[in-house]
Amino acid sequence: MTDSEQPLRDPVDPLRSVRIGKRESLKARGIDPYPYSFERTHETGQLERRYAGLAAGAETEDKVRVAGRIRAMRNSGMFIDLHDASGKIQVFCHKDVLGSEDLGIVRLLDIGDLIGVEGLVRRTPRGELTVNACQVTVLAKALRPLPEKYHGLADIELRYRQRYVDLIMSSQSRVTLLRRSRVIAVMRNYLAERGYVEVETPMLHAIAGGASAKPFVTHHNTLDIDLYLRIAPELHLKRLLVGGLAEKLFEINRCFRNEGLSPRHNPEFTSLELYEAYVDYRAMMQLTEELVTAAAEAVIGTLRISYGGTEIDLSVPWPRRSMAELVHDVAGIDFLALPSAEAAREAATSIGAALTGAENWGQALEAAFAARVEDTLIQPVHVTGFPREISPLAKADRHDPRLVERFETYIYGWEIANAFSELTDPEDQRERFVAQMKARAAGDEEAQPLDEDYVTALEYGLPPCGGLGIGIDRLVMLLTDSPSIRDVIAFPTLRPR
RNA sequence: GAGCCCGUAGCUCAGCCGGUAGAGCAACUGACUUUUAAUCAGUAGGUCUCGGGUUCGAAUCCCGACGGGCUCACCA
Repeated sequence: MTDSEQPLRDPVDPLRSVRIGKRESLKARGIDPYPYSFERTHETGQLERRYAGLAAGAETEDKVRVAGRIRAMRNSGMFIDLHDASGKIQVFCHKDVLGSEDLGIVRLLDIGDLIGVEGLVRRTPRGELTVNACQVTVLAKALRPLPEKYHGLADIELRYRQRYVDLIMSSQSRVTLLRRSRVIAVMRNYLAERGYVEVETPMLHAIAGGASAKPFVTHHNTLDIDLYLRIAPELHLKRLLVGGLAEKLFEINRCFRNEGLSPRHNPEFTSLELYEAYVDYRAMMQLTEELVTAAAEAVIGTLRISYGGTEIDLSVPWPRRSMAELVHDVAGIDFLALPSAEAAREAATSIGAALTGAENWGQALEAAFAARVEDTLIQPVHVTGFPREISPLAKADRHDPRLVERFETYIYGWEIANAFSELTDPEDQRERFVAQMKARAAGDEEAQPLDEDYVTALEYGLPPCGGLGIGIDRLVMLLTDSPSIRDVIAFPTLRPR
């Protein structure tokens, strides 16, 4: 970026001008403030470990080259705190060791600059591991000052808008996003080791199916058609199962939903979706437990986690309770004994659910569950016995035609996983879609559209299978004790400024 | 989309029953050469988010806009 590119925001930023002046001084000395590379011998974390036993006051003859960002300078630059991704080390710039030319460079350094240092390792009498610099190389001259060193960047908005600054200042932010990376890696490895094949399916859909949600619309110019950003990969993944690409497959990727933002909702979010032939939803319960506990053990090292001060025990197996049973426990009403939609609506209303009056039996049960039960499911539980009406892609419960073989796993009152014995009967599937279309025509914006090609795929034969979706962002929130989903997404959606 | 709260120096924050803006860090000048949020002396830095209004006078009171946070609704 040149100086003239931001005249509107920073006509004359004196702090920036001073740094630009220093950059010019470096250039005048024949020094490139933005060089191409720096050969380093160690990361600072390696040095911390290697010299953990070095006594205070001890010196070595070990010459090392480290690189990182200046986070603090004391005694007019004689002491520099240098941070890299693995940790930090102190750099000592003394006139007796550093040549006068490099000493001149040190005078042109600022907090925030990236530098490389060569020197001998020692531990100061006060116990600080230090590189006695004999050479200092500018690796990137910073033109903007870092936030105040003690409090860091406290402005929540700025932390999300300028995540690069937040990450420089906040080890908590670094840990959170690194844990996110680790959670995904652990799940991916866990599945790969067990023969699950990772695939990619389209983000751009002509029909936004596979879930009940409002999609983003975009436009393809050459085809001159509107396309939807996918709300779920489900229907494409099952097409791959029909094709026999693999009998166990998954995708970890983004979904997009054009709905409200909140501390638990970002318009784009990451989910794991997985399908496995020849098993039913019970296998998905076990797999959910295995994946979540593997992730927790990898990033926390224990199954006893704390979220916002609440202790959660992830020890398996997790209880399995039906939706109707849970509602009965809390509110004393047995929805399975209610004969009609009207009776179910009355019952749901009587226990505090807000209804429009158009709900069918299943929607009324779901509303009652959402109103009275969800928030109480703090410890992990698989909620089973979902109504057929709200589950158009799940196979009927083999014992009760009003229900389907579906469960959602709840932790801390949040839906963490959603899984079914997948509906494989094309005729049944078509009927479910038709029912959804009717609901859509009646004003239900989120009822799922009919996907003819998906039904056609089923007519070629989808093996009996279990399907599972796990919301990665919320799981990472739980495993990082993050109060907002924006904390676990590097660049959350914000209104442009 | 609705309600409540927030927006003051690059950053973190004071000031807010109206009288024209302050500290710490960062920066600059100097001192100091084994410091640890280094210290000491001095200097500079502000369209108090923006636009209206009330008033002799507005960072402060009122209205609106913009951005953000939380809660609710929708949803995962």
